[in-house]
Amino acid sequence: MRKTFLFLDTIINKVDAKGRVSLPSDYRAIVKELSTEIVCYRSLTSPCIEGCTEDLLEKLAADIESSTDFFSETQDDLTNLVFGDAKRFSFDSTGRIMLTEKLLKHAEITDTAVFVGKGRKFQIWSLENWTKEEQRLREKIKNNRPSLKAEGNND
Amino acid sequence: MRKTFLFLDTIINKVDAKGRVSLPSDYRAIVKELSTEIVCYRSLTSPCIEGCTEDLLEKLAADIESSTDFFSETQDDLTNLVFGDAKRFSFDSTGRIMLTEKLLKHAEITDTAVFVGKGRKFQIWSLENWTKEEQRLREKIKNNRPSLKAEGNND
DNA sequence: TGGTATAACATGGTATTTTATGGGAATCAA
DNA sequence: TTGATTCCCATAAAATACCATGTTATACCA
Repeated sequence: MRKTFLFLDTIINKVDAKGRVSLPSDYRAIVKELSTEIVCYRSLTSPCIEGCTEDLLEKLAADIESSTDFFSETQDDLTNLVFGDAKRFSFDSTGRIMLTEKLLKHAEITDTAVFVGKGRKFQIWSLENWTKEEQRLREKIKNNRPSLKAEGNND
Repeated sequence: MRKTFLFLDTIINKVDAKGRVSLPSDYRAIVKELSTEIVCYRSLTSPCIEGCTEDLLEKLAADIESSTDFFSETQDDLTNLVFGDAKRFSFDSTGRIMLTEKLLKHAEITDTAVFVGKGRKFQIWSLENWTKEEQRLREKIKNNRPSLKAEGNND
């Protein structure tokens, strides 16, 4: 039994005329391992699609039920938006999912999808938008290096 | 039953035409012991590849989850940079991993890889860049000897 | 201590498997 | 029927496992 389930790496796959895309094999492995499904929804903050395992959404739902103060009212509203928008995606025998028009349009994806790992979640970008976003992030880091607890101290 | 483990030493191995390199056997031993995997990503600050165990990243993911909330902007940026760039590497029966073009290019590695232990992490440099870097570090120490709380003694 | 046998390792090459992706047939719904 | 979705097959490319060899390090013995 594996202990770690992280969506990692950045993978570029093609979207064909029918709207089909290969889900990266690493991602597929996670879904199989957890015997769950992939869920996607429009990102609330960026022009991209966001995805995670259905497991995670269940956990989120459970958290909301059990605690009142952990999630602010705003976050509760956001959560509603996500649940309302989220759709389950299963992949066929060759590992492809079929994204909806709504999602593709929101992410401005036409023929190329960039899968970006985010640990428990992942994102799907158009090539153009991701290029810009990555640049923005690296600039930001240059000016203000974040301290990651688990990473310890170098230098 | 966590045995202590540290990535140590400096080891020079060849990179073949396919990008394959032998992971130092000491490193392999650690991976086996913890039954985890190696994860590599581009260093944010230096022209080198950085690596650690997937365990460590998993811990980081947990930290990020607990310290910020589901929709936080800081979490968003951080996770994109860290997990989006990191890639899992497993080694074959002869102990080799296959580094990607992206990583090799960032570290300016062509045919020789220098593994440098950093405790919980390690780095992979090109021979030229590591020579320079080591010199720089030793110069820096000479001019401004750091005070180590643990009372370290360098000859 | 010196010398040899043995094991571990790095590394080149090759074979096998996995994966991405295009196209078409079958299925289903409006 | 028509348009869309699912399923299946084919193929090329990429990743991975496997085998072989020379070299280095380690263990062993006189």
